[in-house]
Amino acid sequence: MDGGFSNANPFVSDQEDLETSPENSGGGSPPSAIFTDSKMASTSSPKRSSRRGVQKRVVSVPIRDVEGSRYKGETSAPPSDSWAWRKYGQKPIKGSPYPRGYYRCSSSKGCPARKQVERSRLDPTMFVVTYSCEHNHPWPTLRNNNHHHQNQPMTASTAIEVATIINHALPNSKDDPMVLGSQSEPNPDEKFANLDKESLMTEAEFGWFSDLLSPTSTMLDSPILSEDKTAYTDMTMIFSMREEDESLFADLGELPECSMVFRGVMEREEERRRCSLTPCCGTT
DNA sequence: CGCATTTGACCGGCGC
DNA sequence: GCGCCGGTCAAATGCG
Repeated sequence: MDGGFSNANPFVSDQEDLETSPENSGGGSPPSAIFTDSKMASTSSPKRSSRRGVQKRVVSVPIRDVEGSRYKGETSAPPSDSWAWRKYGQKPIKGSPYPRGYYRCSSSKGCPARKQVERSRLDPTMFVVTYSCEHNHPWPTLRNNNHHHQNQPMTASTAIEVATIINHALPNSKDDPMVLGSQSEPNPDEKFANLDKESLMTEAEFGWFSDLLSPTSTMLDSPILSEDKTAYTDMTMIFSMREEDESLFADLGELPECSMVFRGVMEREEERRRCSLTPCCGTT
């Protein structure tokens, strides 16, 4: 319940900047996934200013998600995802009772992908994960070179993050208050216009994610999934890769809904599968 | 023994 | 100009 996934529609939020607007990170707002570009990079950190072109994607992950992991009880447990991350720092954040953990992609040398993990200040049941990478960085694709990413099967955390993303991608109604990625358009109408155009999920935004679901992706190369490609259409099958995941997803009520989106993603992927997909921004 | 994590120090931008 | 703060570095430590 605390995880929020059992809620009818927990993925409604207009939060844009968790760092500067902690009030948005959970208190009164349900768990959510937020996708931003360099916007956050201009809020309060020095390094950010020098890192223009850094695209950021913010994802809220129910903390319950990681309670079963070895990080349980840690102050800054990294919600696992499909990629390998190495922690390189941790800092207490002013105004937050929880430290922020800094992680970088641990496999490819020189891979600029990073993520920050911290607990939501107002909703300790949530992790706020900020993925970031720089534009124009020649990342290997998942299929070809991202061996390190392939090494890691989708975990429950991944699944939940994915589910979060999907749920954010779901709203077909413009009345839906959900905000998917500020990108660079301050105008909500423009956002939604863009969402309509791209069916809410674009390669640029979710390529890294949708590739996970691609017929040629790592995930589906697994014996489990390769046995039955129809598995794409059912997240429950996809996420049944692990027992631990099963128990976690037992609480996820909107999987059928998600699966519909997955199908759409798959269709688009089959049509346009070409971009280099990265754990962070998946740009170009 | 190798690798990941921890943790304190350092850096650099921003606000006052 | 100074202090604050977020982000990163790197040595030390722990674990498998």
